[in-house]
Amino acid sequence: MQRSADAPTLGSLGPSARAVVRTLLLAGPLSRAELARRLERSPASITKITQPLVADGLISEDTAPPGESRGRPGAPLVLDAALHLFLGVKVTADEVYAVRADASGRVEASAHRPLVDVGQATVVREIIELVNELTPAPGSIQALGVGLAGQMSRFDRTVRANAYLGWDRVPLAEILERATGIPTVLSEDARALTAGVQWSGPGRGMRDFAVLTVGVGVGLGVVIEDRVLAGPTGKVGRIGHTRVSDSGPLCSQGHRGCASAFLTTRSVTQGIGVPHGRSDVDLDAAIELADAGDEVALRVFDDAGHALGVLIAQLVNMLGLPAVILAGDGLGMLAHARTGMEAAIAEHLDPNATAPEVVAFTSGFDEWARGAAVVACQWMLVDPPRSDPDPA
Amino acid sequence: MQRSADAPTLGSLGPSARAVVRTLLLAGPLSRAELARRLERSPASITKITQPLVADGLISEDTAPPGESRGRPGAPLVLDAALHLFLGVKVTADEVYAVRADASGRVEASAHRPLVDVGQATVVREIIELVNELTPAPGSIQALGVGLAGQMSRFDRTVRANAYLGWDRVPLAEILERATGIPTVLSEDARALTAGVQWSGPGRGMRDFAVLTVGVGVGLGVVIEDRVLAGPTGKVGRIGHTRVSDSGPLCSQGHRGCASAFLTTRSVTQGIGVPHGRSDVDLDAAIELADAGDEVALRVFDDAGHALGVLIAQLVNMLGLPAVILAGDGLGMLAHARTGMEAAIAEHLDPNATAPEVVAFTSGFDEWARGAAVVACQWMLVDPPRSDPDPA
DNA sequence: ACCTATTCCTTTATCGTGTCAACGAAAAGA
DNA sequence: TCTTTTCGTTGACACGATAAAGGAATAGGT
Repeated sequence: MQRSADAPTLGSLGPSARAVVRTLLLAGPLSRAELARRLERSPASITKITQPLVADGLISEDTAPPGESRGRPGAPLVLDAALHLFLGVKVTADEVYAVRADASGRVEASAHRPLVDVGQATVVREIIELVNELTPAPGSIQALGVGLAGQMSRFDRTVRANAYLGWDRVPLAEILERATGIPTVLSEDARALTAGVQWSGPGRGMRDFAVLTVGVGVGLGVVIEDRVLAGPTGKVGRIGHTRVSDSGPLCSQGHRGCASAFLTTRSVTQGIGVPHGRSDVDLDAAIELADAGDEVALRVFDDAGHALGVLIAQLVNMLGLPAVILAGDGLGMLAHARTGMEAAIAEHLDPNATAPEVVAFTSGFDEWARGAAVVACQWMLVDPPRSDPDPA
Repeated sequence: MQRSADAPTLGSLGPSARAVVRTLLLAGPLSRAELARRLERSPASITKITQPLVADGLISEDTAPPGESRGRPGAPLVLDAALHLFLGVKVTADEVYAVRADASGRVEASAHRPLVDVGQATVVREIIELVNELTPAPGSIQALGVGLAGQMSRFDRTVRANAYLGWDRVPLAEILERATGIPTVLSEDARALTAGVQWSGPGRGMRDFAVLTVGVGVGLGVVIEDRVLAGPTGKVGRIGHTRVSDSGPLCSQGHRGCASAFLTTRSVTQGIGVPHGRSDVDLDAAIELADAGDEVALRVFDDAGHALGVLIAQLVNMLGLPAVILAGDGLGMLAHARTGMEAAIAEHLDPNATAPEVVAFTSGFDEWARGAAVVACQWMLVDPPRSDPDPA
């Protein structure tokens, strides 16, 4: 275990040390005794594991809070999360978003650039541009995470079946590593968002929940027993075409009554704009109409809420989740959709199931990029690459 | 690691040895080199781990099959599953079913006894009676698994919230251990069934699938990435009251159009019996009517198939499962329900999702008991109790 | 028949990791 | 001050895994 003298990277630590760092990151300051209980190790092991970490300045002893117990108070260990920086990138069909975050998921800086086309050269160039822009000093970034649509595993190296870019089997991680010198990992974007929510978003501390995103499409991420589900090849989350009503408008694929036909931004704006003979209604305008009491807008939002509620109830019925987190840029409608949503939940929930806590998590595209940064951090703490490429 | 000279129990093995046994059990005969690759260990480790197992007669070298590779052929190792016997018990409101199975899940013997009441004394007595009946010799059974409804974890010791028996917080495992001398574990019954399907049923070799049961109720088990999902407290699988239609009959809880109202045995028999003015229609009679071309029966079965198809499509949309296994005593209707089911799947499946393989697994209550036996075996191979109680 | 490449399996020395048992340290309460 | 309780450290020790090296068994080429 060769470790550089002053600033060891998280990925270069041994498995036990990584487990300690992970636990400290997720559960805040903990005494060694508490760590021993959580990790099911003996106190002696924890001392041995933490000693070099403390010596290297990676973790330090907090000042003990006024203890409430009887015996000798524990010395809480804190991880200096700000020492470890990660970049997260989210690639959509027309824009690239990037953030710099520390190990605790706190965003320090962000940037984004439009994509003029979706060719490999263009996308790679813009990502590299953003990486350079957000890198404070060479070698200061421990890993780069890229989130984009497709059938990628948790820590993947290759873009697979991305419909928006029309890419398949593109070894993007390797390309970016060569260009930037930063270890790079890819992940399916909804999964990355879910990871971000779980580690340092509203899902923090919850063992079981779902993330339901509303915007251009309808997305889903599921966390059960602290694990983000992926399914065979990242196929979890195709929830958009779930039938939520026997009637209603058609979705873009010609289905009647499916969730997308009620929930996507496009469905909502057209559902309101068309009866009014207007084609300039965007989501904000639609919300304004509803604020002003427009009957059409109120009805469309109510229907959207209903669809959302049905999806939530189905999720909870099937998986028994105690909480559902709503996210996405289409969430602005929630104020007008909440009533319909709650009615639909009550109507469709199994009478033996307990009602889930529904949390609205208003967030922009940065949140998707932040999720990718969290995935990069998880990569280092769970399954780090064998040897770090030398960025010198 | 004290090991009895001739017949070591699976639970007394070390973690690595258990991992080897697990892999051999699930993936058939494997050479040491193949084991090393699957378990991500070095070949040297595998040799050290398997040596005592071979010496003890627990596993043995198979005669090498005609190899297709170039180098020295591997010596396939086989586990003598018949050496390790487990009992599985399934408790319903009016009957107790039990089987004796070996480590590979093969059923050697089975028995069942009616319950005159659901008091603790009665249930415990009948279970012990069945255990004695199925135990060939004292000490020959390595563990006992009990499956019953309730909110139990994977390997639980206490019955929690069992509605059928009206039990809560009953330390059944301890009671049975004291009486029988056999290490005992409890599990929620649908989860046990799913485990049985996964290890030695039609789900064998599949990493991701769902088990949908039809009978008195509608049940669900989900396996993702080789793990059986449980949710917070065994709450996965409350799928019965999922709305599958805006119209249709009421279910027992007064919901309109929910899955139970189309799928449970009671719903089907009444749906056919009432229009005919008959109260003696059971499931077999209903199937006979449909065989004879009775319009009502055909329609009811078609509706049931439709409901089943909607549930399957929703499952696949949400979790991306490539296969769904149908089980339960209500499955006899499938011949007449298949058309409706397939139509509903096609209609409700997300157009981007691949159609799941739907497998019918005709089975009786023994299958539930067998699942409990498999859970007992898993218990020994995954998380064995500290020290075996001495049955002498 | 012989050699080589390949794959498999085992042995030895060694190392990392974890535990046990014992002990010292720091608090609260009697 | 003494006891109790909990926390943290130390050293001896066991276990499990590995790397390195070499023997064993096969296919294929010369």
